[in-house]
Amino acid sequence: MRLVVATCTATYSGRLDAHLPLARRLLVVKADGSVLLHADGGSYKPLNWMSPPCSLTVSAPSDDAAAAGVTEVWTVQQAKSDDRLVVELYDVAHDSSHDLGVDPGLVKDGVEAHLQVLLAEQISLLGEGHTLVRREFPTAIGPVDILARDPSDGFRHVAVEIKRRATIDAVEQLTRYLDLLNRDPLLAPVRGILAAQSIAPQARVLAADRGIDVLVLDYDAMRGVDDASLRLF
Amino acid sequence: MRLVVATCTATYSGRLDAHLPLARRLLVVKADGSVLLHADGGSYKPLNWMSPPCSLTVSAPSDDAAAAGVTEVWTVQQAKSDDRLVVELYDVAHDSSHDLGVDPGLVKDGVEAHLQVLLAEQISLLGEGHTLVRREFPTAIGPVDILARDPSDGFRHVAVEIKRRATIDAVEQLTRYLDLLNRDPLLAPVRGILAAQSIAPQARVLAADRGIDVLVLDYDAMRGVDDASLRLF
DNA sequence: CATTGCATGTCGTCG
DNA sequence: CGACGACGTGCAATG
Repeated sequence: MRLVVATCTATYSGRLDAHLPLARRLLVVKADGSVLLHADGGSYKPLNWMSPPCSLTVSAPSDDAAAAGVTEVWTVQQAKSDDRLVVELYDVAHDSSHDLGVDPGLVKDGVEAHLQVLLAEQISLLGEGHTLVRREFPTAIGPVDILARDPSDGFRHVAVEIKRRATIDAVEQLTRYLDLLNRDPLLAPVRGILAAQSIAPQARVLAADRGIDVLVLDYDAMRGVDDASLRLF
Repeated sequence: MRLVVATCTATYSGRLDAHLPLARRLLVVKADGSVLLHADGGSYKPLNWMSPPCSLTVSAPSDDAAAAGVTEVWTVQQAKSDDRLVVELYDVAHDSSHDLGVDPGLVKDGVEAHLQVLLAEQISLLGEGHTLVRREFPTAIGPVDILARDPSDGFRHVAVEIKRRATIDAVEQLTRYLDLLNRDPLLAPVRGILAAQSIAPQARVLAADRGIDVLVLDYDAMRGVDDASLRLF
């Protein structure tokens, strides 16, 4: 990994065209040739970058550019497309290289998957007496997060779509599942529940319009129940 | 901006829990206190990070940790939530600080907006004789990208949704617009066209199912026509 | 290999 | 400030 702090301009052309005016920035060149240009603020997203696989070529500036103070030109070319990033370096404040080795990678516990497990365990959150049919119930267009039955409604099937944050898209997705499930005479009629930590107002309206119930999930409370090994029930 | 190359472990807890095992990595501390942990490969996304606003506290390790070789503990706390990133530093290979100043920002030319302008100019791509009503035709749920009329079909209105890449979501979005537009007796019946540089197979199927036409746009060709100042027409 | 759905998404824009 | 859609989205799981 090479770290360079330099005053530079950058031009990206590919799926869009973008230009960075002259300023001092951090340039990171990774072992796979990918390049990041970072400002001293903002989020983790670089101002400009090139993803691997790509190749970095360093060349001398044109006479005009050299006269303007450019000392080096980096051309970063994407291997599989014609995306290209050109960086003009002016003064270089720092330049160092480091051997990092291969990273062993990240261990993650996702939220939506966890919500699904917790809701399956605490299925009565859907309403008293509800029973789980299964998680990831398969359909032709993909698995439904949870399929359950409601004893208070003639053991009618209930399809649950789980999101961390439910938007209009989640309602559309659940609608497609319900359309499909309700074509199956062994399952129909299937009711829909949209379960999420938060639900966008427009999603709420659209769900209501389509007769889909909505359930707000309290992740912390559900985790707490889980931690207590279901002692409370 | 502070750059540190060090062997470290990291633990993030917040919306999910994630852990990085011991390895040498790049740590970037930006002026606003945000922190990035990068490996020497992969994409521009860090292995772990904390977004601003957040605060970085450096502390001495516990006795146990010190015995295991930890020299420093960084605790990065999100200001507005309880997201937290804890980094344990072992040996430090590099540590430098740099003054970058404020970045003047990025200049972008978007593609979808450009496609909309180009298609409005080259409206006959929809079919010979089509006329533009307007771009960004307003509706209650947001503007339709393009509204046009088809002279070969009794001057029937045509609503166009433009995407760089059309997915099922684009079909849903256009469907909602069409539902709404067709409630207006001054506009109905309105036909739908999904126009995009590429169209996902499932989007194509769903569009066909709903009687929505599909149009593949050749961005380069459209730009070429534009560059030629419409000489070809 | 293409497609799909999720993301600690991030980022702009608009109400 | 929150909601909403676009993104050079990236990314992994899956058929």
